Amino acid sequence: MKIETAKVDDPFYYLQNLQTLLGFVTDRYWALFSPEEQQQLTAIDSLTQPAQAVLCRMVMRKGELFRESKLQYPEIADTAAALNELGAKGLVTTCAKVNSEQLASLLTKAELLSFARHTYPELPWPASLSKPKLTEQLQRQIPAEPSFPLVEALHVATGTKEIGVQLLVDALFVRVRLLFFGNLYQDWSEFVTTELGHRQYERVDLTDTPATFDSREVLEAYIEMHQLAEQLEQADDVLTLWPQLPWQAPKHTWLDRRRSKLLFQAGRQAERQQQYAHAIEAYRESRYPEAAVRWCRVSELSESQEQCYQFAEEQLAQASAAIDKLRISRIYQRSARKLKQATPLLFTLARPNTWQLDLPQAPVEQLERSCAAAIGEPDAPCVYVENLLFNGLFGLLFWPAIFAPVRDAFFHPFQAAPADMYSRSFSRKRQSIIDDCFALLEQGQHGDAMHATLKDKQGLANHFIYWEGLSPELLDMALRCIPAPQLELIFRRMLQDLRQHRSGFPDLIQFYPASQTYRLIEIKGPNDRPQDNQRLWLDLFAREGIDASVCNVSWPE
DNA sequence: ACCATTCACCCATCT
DNA sequence: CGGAAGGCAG
DNA sequence: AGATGGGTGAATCTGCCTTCC
Ligand SMILES: [Mn+2]
Repeated sequence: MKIETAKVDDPFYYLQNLQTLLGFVTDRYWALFSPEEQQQLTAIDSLTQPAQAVLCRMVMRKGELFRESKLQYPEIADTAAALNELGAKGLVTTCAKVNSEQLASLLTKAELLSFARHTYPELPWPASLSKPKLTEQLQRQIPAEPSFPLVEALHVATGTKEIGVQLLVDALFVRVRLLFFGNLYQDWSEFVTTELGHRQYERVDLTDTPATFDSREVLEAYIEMHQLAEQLEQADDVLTLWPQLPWQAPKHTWLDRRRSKLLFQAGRQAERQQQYAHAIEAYRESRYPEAAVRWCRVSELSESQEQCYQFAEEQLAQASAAIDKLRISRIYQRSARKLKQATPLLFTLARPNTWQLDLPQAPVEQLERSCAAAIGEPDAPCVYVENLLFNGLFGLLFWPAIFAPVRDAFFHPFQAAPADMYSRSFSRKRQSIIDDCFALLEQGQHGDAMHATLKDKQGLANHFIYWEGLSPELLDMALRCIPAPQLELIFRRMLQDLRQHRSGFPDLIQFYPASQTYRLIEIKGPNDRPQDNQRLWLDLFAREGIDASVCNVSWPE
């Protein structure tokens, strides 16, 4: 299976991309569409080119309401005719009703003012009102639910015969997008940005029919949860959304992960509004790892210290991620102290070496860069790398594993990582390839492999590689100074939990090429302190005898 | 990497 | 008027 | 003074045009 992006010198390049996409999705997932959606898809297929192009333009743009004057394109001769055709096929309508907010986004401030003065002449409408204020005033006149005829409003506001339309296939295309990308954060612009080379992706043999979407219910449930998450952001009272949350667990693991995250977010929101009982309800249902931490915290805030103490102890035993254990243990220790219990030190981190750096003057650029410049010496260069270095080294060495054509891992051409990159089974499903990569490391052949990958794969999107920061010189220096056994240690810890362990690396690395050694430095400004994920890496470095320290920086006023 | 994510920065509270 | 912000396009 | 928890804000292709304050 191959998916090609259209050349941008074709004036209808976007149409071609849409057709590619629709063909792909309808071929594979026709049965997942409702009868109405199937009818819409058939109607789209039967459109003339200009009508299809106008539809496509609207689909790619924000919202579902458009003014005719804003749908003029050089390659489309007669927009009005195209809109008529789309109306006749039931893909757009001119009968849309709008509320004041929708109207405001469609009209300029002057037009909105004119609309207000014509429609409510008895009220004062000073021109000095800002657009948001104006919209707010209008809101008091027009009910919140869309009720004002769009075409009429445009007529009143502009004094012209310009029409406005509502796109009726937005929901359909959300489903198309989800089926194609497997997520809702990517969109059609992927086609043109990769065609232009702004982004490039590795070519992998794609899984033809991924098992993720096996029924319409999965699709619907996902979209439902996505919309709930959006509403949750806005909601100033979470309790109104509470009954709509997905309280029963689906069998589908992909859906359950989405559900767990949603419930976690709902719990956070409830916490912020001091709805602790509700927060606990959400955390109890969520399998999102951090939910256990928040559950303990809410217990501390809203329940008795005894309850909190016992509960934290239980959760501590169950937590698997180091960062969650660390956070729960803090709560546990606190409640133990308050109960005057003996406080068993379950989780102690090695204390990192700390030193002081006095800059001659306040940093002009970013603090980390100033420090790198101050610390570095001609024979001991110091580079600001943060996560980029070790993630980059990881991405280079394990490239064959990351982009292995494992079943269901790749299903469209715009992926910077396999779909299961951060799942528990990532390593297991690629065990032999990963072993091979470690073997290279043990045999000292990793350097050549990584340099080759750096050259061959330059610029191809990879979640672990930030190409702009990973120069051949940096790679060379890193390979020269960091012994393979230490790289292995670091990579093995990363592989334990790629999601958590890909961040928290120290800011700076200083190389000593003459002695083939190096040291890592975490820079901290006057009001900063190491974060939990940073402390966990520092702890590993300390235990393994890797030179890593925290540098507290100060400067004269 | 499921409008996040990761970091620094700022402020508050508890001891 | 200068200039920030957001939408849109390729 | 130090250890905590909590919240914020920046940056994500690049470049143009419109809108708004
Ligand atoms: Mn730092």
